[in-house]
Amino acid sequence: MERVAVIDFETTGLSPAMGDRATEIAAVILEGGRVVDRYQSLMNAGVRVPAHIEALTGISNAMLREAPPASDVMRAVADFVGDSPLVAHNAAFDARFWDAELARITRKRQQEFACSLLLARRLLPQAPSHKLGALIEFTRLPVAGRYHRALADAEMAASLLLRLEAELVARHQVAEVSHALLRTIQAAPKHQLERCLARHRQAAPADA
DNA sequence: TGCCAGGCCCTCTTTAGGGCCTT
Repeated sequence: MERVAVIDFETTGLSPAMGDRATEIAAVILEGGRVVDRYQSLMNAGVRVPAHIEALTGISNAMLREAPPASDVMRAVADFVGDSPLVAHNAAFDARFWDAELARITRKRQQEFACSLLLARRLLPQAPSHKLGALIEFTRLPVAGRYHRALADAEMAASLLLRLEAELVARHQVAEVSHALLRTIQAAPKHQLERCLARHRQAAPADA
């Protein structure tokens, strides 16, 4: 797979349209099947963290008072990932915050998101849950740190993505996994997954 | 203080409802 950036936001809530803001961002760069670079920062957007969110993430108002401005962090992380295709767990959520925070610094996303949650639903349908933590446990991947902190969650989503890539190659005989193929798979209706994968299989001797 | 959204996907569906995920 080409170079991709796996990102994760911590935020004050679920919806930027309702006034929620990002509090932490992490980006993990995958290249050649391994992590080659990382970025992580708390970010001060000048809003208060609700108590139930602080309990969930461990990110407090006191921590954010010491953090760099959200605008500085978004410029830095956008430059860090460049035009690499993006991946996130439940990407619809992270894409909304990514786009909303970029808009505040008058920048626009240039690349597409792929979603490890939708991919896991397709490729690991037998998992009891498709929450990030449940998938890490199900696949016996290492826990990278505290759940609901940006870098730990981004690292674990990156590990999961590599596992899904390996699954495509070993179990489904996909010749080459690209970000574009991941987006095709996640968007394929379940009953058409096999047909979708068949088009990307390595040429077997019987096919020659 | 507590609340809020939105897309995917299943089913006792499609003229809909509700669970799963993200914080």
